[in-house]
Amino acid sequence: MTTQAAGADRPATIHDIAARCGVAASTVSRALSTPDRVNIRTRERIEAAAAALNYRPNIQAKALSSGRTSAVGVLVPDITNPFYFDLIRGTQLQLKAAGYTQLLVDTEESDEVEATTVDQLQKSADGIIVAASRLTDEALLAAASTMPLVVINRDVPGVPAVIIDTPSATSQALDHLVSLGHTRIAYIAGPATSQSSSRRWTALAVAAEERGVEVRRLGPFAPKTQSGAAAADAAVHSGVTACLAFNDLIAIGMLQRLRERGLRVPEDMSIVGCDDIFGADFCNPPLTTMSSPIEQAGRVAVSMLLAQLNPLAGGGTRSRSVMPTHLTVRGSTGLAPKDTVERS
Amino acid sequence: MTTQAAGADRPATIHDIAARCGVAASTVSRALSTPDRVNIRTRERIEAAAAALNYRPNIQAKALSSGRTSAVGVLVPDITNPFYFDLIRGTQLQLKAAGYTQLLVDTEESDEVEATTVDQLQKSADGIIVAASRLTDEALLAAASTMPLVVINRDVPGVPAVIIDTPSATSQALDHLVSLGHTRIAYIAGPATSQSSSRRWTALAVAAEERGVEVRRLGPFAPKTQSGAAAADAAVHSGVTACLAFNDLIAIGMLQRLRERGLRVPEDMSIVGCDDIFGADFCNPPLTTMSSPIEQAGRVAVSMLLAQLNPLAGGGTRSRSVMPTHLTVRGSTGLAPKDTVERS
DNA sequence: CAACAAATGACAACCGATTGCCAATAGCTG
DNA sequence: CAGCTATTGGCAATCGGTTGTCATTTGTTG
Repeated sequence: MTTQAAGADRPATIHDIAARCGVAASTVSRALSTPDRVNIRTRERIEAAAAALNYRPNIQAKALSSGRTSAVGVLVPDITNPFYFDLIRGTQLQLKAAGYTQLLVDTEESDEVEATTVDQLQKSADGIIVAASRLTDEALLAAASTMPLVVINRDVPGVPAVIIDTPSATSQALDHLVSLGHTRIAYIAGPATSQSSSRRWTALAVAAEERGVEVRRLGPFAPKTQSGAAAADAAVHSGVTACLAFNDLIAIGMLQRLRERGLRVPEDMSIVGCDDIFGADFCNPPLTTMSSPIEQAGRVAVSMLLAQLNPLAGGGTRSRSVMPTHLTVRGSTGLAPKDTVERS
Repeated sequence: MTTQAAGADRPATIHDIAARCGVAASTVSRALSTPDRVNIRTRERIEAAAAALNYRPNIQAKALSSGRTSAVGVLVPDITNPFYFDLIRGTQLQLKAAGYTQLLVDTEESDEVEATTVDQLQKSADGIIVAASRLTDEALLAAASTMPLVVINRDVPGVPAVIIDTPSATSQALDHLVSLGHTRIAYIAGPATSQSSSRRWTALAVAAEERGVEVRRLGPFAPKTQSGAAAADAAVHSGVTACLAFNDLIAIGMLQRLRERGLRVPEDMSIVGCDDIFGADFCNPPLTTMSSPIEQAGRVAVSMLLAQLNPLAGGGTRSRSVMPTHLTVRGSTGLAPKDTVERS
């Protein structure tokens, strides 16, 4: 009366469907993946049976036989950095929409973990998105030649990338500070291995030269609020009246430290952050910062990766996408103090 | 001279290793997975060959033949909620340490997405951790009977759970407010479907009764900063002098709104948050809140899940774990105002 | 030294899908 | 209605491991 699988508690396979419809398993496979190659009536029967049996394709088996995993690895240096929240959400949404699973990995700011992960993902993912990579250019190029890969905030010739254009916003920020009368300014650098940080510094140095103001570089500092204390102290000691921080975490940490030291922001010191992360608008004072379309960057990265995965789907494959940024002025920047705070 | 695979660019398989060592593929499999069952010398040869060929087991194939995927799904309602950052990091660290891959899914506060995801993960994960589930008790029980599952912040008899004990901290918070002279207090409720919210309200109502103070419930409100504005307005209108918010996001949103309305915190209104998320310490004023060991909760959840997965590994399987919380007093709470702000 | 148990290695059947190849069938033309 | 082509369906190999079964070898004991 009933076929072997009818009513079985074991999840249904294409074989169960095939048996139920009296066709071969391969026909079921085709009906579900390439519907055009199967008779419409047969297909409908198969689809009905699949629905009746509550059939779910086994992803592992699919991956094994087809070589495609329908998964994409997303590597970020630090999950608890709010910057990556929005990025992750962007990639997750876009990947899900395209039927892919996101494999999220926190590489803990370590190039070794990153390299290992990339290596392991070789066979368990169709492609990789790497944010703020700590790998060398060569390693990235090598990885990109092995499998589809998109980097975020990293500029390596030959590697598809989404770049958030903070250097240009940095110039805006500099203009902002200069217009407020600041002439001695510090750049609070990020990790030594961060290309974003060095790119921004380069842009800043050029812009400072053009405007005839002094910008010195302090750091490197880890991109965490805790590092803000040391950064603040270094800034105060260097006698600058304004700081451009590598990111909002450091900037927020600086705000806290300056407050502890009894210095007022922005009266005694102006602070500019970068990224406009969660918290930048409600810290005290609210942070002037460079806003980036982070979630959008994640979505664009996914699109670029998918373009590599399905080259047929038209659309010239852009290999580099620059996301615009802008300065958001809040309360942490103000007129330069009349007297220098330290060292007259 | 060279075997088929030596120097091949195709990733090495156990068959390549087997050929290289002159043994059967199954021997290689055993040597790598159950080393005790293979001669030590043979094993060493195999291990050497594996290293030489840079062998990486194919996870898909492993999963297909063994039925174990070495992956665990982690479902959270909203990736961009800082509360979950620490949770995710906790699960990620612990899972990685145990050799599992974390499949992170943002269920977008939707019970439907959640149900679908649980269903899909059936075969692509060995177990599931669900934070702040929006599913019904029945649905959760059903899911838990299908596959290993641990819930976080959800109490359903028969479902292993990690509970963050906010109700008890809530009493502490109430005492704190009462000691400051507050007698009219509001509980700013979270989502209607959130069990955490209702559990806390229950505890609060009891404690309020005991202490002879009035606590009214306002809401429900979505757990986002944006909802804080409406919550603040509702609180002001209700004439209370202190609020216990469902979580820090709402509390921070309330701080912002109250400031906009020209009300001072804590002079005119005291605010208590919950979770002590990123940002709670540097908002303005810094938030008095109930601190939870969130990352630890994630780790415990993973441990409980792994205990289900490997029942042999000794250790009685705890099916319920309560994480302690405590009140962290900062600047958002203070003495009750002499005159009521509104409605005399 | 014979006999027996324990340890070990090889074979082959899966796991659940995909896919190349060929056969059967359909519909079409002449 | 025969003969042809264009579709469509089925067989079987394959992906890379795991695992049960069994034969062989090794080592130990009487």
